[in-house]
Amino acid sequence: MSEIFDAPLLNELQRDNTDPLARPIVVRNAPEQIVERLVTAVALGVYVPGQALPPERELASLLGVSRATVREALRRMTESGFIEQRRGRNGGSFVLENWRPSSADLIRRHLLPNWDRFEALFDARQLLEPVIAATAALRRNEDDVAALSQALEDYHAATDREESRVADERVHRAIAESTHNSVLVGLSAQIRTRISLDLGAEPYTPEIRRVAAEQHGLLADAVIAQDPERASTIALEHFGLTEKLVRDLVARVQELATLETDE
Amino acid sequence: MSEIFDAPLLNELQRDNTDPLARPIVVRNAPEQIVERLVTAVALGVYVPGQALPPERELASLLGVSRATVREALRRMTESGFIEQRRGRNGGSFVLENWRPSSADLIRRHLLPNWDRFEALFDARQLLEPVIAATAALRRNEDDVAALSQALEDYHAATDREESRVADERVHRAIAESTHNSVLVGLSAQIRTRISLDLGAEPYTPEIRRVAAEQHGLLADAVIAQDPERASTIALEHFGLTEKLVRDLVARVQELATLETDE
DNA sequence: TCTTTATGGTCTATGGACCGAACCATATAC
DNA sequence: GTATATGGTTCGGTCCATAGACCATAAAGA
Repeated sequence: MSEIFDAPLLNELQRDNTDPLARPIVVRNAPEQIVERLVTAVALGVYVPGQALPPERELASLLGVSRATVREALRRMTESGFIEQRRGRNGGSFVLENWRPSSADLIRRHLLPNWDRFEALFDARQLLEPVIAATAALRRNEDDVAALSQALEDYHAATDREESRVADERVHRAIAESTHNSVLVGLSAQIRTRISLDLGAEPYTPEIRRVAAEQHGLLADAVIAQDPERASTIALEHFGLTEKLVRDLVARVQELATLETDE
Repeated sequence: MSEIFDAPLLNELQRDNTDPLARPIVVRNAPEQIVERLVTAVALGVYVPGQALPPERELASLLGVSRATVREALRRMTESGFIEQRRGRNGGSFVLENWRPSSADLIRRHLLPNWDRFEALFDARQLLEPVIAATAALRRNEDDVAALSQALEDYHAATDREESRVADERVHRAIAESTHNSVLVGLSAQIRTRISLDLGAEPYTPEIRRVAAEQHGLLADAVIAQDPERASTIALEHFGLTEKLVRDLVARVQELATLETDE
């Protein structure tokens, strides 16, 4: 499973800058890229567990690639336990319910080995997202307000965690899009995708969800009210909360690992 | 020549977010990536005009790729008039002096067709670089101060435009590195590379260079003095100046184009 | 119940990218 | 004048992706 998370989404953003020539060239296969794109789509809530991806032939045409290549990508995803393929009419590639590894597992196998990369990513997010929020507040128009209100409403209407995650994504995306700057929208989406993929199993206690929901409301309000300072402050707080959660979780898992090693 | 500038450096940052699946998969060949990396290295001042790139066999081993592949990349760069290959002992692939198209030419053939992408890029830079500068001011340590002072000194000692450009790059890189965040360093470098590649022929009048030099000094001082507000303000001004220059230049070129069409 | 249809599953032939390695050509250093 | 460091060329092999045809299966619909 874990190899599916190794997609180099942000590699271009955090590559080593010592000698730009000394790194090997890696040709990203078509199947590899397709896996990455599909996993990203699921992480962003385009497809939710239980739902089928488009049929192979359609994917092939959408992606401008042969069906054999699509099949290779889907084969890897099946092997990783990410999807399940069913034959016959009404068959398809279905996103599995439990494709996320458990928090502890994921953190131990993926987060800890790359901890400084994630630290940099969180840090950057806390610096960049307030700017994006402030800019959104300055530039939002009536359409943005409508999109944002709708996303917020969906977020509050969400019942289970999957819905909540999808709606969360939509709120943040609506805010980023209010900046009307494609670079910022892409940057924010990339950071979010990365964190969402790696922390799909974020520790969403009811208490946390309550606080996050409140902050989303306040953040959206600030953007709608065209108050950049407030938007910026709330964004800083909001992403600080996420970071603290992850740090706590990692600390707990590390403690567990220590105990296990001692045995 | 122009196709060499079409390297999708920031594609991942500013792709269309409408339907993530509807875009075709493009397999980035090895030669393509090698060209991109070599052009970037030149844009960042790792190699200056007149200097030779490493020999083919060495490049192949550095990049973990066969010599044939390296040769294909170099062939394209030769064809584009970017380098010149000379045989025999002391031969090699030499970066040409005049590999940059003239401003007007470059703008007409490359900048104008993609104008909204560049607008977004400039806009993002003006929003992000102040944050980077402020963060650098907060986090810089003694080593950073040393690196920054050295870069600044080189900048002032620069005599011709090529040296000036290389030193400029080093100053900004030193500032970004003072944030001690690899994501920010990478982000800043990517934006700078992109703009440097597209605007290699920036309108550097002596007056402009004087102002830019002054701003570099002030910016470095603010970072060294650990004054985030001042650093942020100066960065905003500095990148605003660049943007204004480019806008003026584009306006002039467009005017020229209009005149020519009228004839 | 039978036929149709929408899906995944399998096979083959073809072209292209990249590799590895050897060898050729040339210009300079010694 | 010979050795050497460089680019220039060629050949066979492997793997990847394409295109297209056909098979297998399960559900929908007549």
